[in-house]
Amino acid sequence: MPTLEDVAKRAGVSTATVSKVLSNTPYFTDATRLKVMQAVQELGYVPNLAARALSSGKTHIIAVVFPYVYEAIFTDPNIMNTLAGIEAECTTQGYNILLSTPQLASDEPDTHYQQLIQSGYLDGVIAIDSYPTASALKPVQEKGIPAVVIGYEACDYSVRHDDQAGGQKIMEHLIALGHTRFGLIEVPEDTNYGVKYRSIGVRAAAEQAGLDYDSFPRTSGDWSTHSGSRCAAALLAQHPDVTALICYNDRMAMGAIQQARSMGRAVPGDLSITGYDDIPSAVLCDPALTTISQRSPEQGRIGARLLFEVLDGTHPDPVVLDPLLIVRQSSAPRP
Amino acid sequence: MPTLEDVAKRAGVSTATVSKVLSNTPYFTDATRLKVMQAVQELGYVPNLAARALSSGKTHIIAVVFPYVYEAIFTDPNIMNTLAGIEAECTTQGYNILLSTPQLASDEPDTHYQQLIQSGYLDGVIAIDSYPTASALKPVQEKGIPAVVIGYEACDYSVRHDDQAGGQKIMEHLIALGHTRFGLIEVPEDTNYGVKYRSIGVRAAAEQAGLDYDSFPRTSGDWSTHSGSRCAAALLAQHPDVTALICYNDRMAMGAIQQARSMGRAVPGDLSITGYDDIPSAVLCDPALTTISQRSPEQGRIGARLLFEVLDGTHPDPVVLDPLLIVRQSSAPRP
DNA sequence: ATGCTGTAGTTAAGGGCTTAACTACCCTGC
DNA sequence: GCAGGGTAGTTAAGCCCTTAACTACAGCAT
Repeated sequence: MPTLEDVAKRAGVSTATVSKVLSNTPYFTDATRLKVMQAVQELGYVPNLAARALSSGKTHIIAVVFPYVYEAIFTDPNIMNTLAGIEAECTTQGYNILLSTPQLASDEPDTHYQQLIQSGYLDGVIAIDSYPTASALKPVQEKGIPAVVIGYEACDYSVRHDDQAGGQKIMEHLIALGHTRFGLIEVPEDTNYGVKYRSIGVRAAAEQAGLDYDSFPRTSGDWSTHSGSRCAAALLAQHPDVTALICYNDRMAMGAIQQARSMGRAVPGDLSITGYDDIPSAVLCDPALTTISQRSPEQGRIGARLLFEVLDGTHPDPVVLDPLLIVRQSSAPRP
Repeated sequence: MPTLEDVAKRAGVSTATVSKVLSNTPYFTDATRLKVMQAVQELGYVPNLAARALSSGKTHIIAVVFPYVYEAIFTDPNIMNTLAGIEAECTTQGYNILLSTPQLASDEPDTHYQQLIQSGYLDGVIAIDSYPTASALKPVQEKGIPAVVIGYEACDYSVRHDDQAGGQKIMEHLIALGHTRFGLIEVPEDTNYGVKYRSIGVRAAAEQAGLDYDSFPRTSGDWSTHSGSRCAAALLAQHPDVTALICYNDRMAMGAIQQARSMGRAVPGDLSITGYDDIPSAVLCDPALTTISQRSPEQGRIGARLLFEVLDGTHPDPVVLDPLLIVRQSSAPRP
């Protein structure tokens, strides 16, 4: 592999000149630039990133971290779409992405992760914390590495979507369809920051319409499709008068739909059911789900952009994205 | 950040001693080792990876690359599960994963990707080529970086699942259920290496049962759910006697199910429909899909293991995984 | 006594790049 | 005629680590 020195020799200049020309430092004649560039071309020179990193302290690598909180985290559409957005932005900016999913569940800290953070290898970190857990962020902040959070964890720089607005939108949609008797399929509030705000949004919309949120029947699932079925079964058995079921994620909504149908309720004819997240299968299932999109790819893109701004020494304000209400076939006017 | 030298001073030894103790070189007294380790502890020393990389030529970073062939690549369950497997293995081995999805579709080579490969930053590369395209592997091989392919692309070291066996298993399953009149929902053969072998497997099983594979009615979709519906519509209209529909991926199968039902065919009562891939929604949809699992997480794990073996200087044989037939509710005995 | 081998540790030479500090020169204005 | 300032490029130190080559010495056989 050719080095700076090889290029310098070939171009008949010093290594410093080559280095500076390549980094677009001013004060060089076009002739010199040309000589250097030609030598670079001819030798197929590519800078050695390790040397550059050692010398400059900049690696052009950022880490995307999300705690490994459950088996299927790599197929979580929100996380993966966020990752896609980050990737897209980093590619255009010439940054590389290092992936790390620290195991924070166990008591002992993930030493491999700690070492990575401490190693001086990372220019910055983007932490995705859709699912709360022991903080992947703490070591990063201790080390003083520029960091951006996508989600709710406390950090100077962050992006997230507005769960409260999301809850409000879905509720307003159902209210506009004439529904007044609601059931809620929730999850325990402390498992996810976002859910808390979703319910606040739902409550706000309910109260604005003069409905008593606290009197709505509700059960808690565990995000899974299966739990959605179970919750729907219990809820519909006890409260057959409910005409709209608000589920706090799509998978539970899909389970609820199956269950409702098997109990003889037409969806959306007798019963409207809504989800949250707009996962890929939301459009595939039957009936296609009315749901809320968190706009994950944009969250990723913006997160990366924020990080680059921080790396440039600016102090960008937190960004809160307005969620998208996606109306499909699972919601309809009150029977 | 403390450096080797700080540790050396504190421990009262040379930097070489510290370095060697940390890399478990023989010939040191326990006393010396202890002194060094204590100093490391006290200072919270973590080696600088850039310096180590420059000096040793080893970065402990491997790149996982998959060409960015379509928008939703980051939500492709096969790819993401493979990634999860790679991640798991790398973590246990102390390697870091750098993600790169070169844009190979356009004519001009992805210079950012080229630079990354050439930069000397990578100890190895794992290329996922579930979807064929201009090769992400070529620059890697030119550079002489150890590489493992997950898929069909030509490479000294590779893992994949056995598409032919997969095709055969699904066909044998349907034949065992008594079906004799089959329809095929394929994709154009040249879009994917695996599909070719799947059809070879299906043919083999058919011929073994004395069926004329070439006479089966067939149409080609484009992997999408929508195309599955379209294909099913055309095929069932022209060949109402078909009792089993073999689809070459799950999404088309799900589309086919919807379409068949809307045409008044009960699935699986009148018509069995099978998929391929076992995507997450395969278990959620109604009826749950009978399909084939490519065992993506294992492919990832094994791919990473192979790479580590190559890095250790051995020459592991290619691995071909036997696919898993997953029987669910979308297939049933011939009516 | 001599040379060997094995043990325990040090010295110092890189690895390839960036960049502060420096030289050398030319142009301007008074 | 000369200080001052901009232009164009070089020198060399430094980033932190690994490792080949070396020293030093103890134990042992010849």
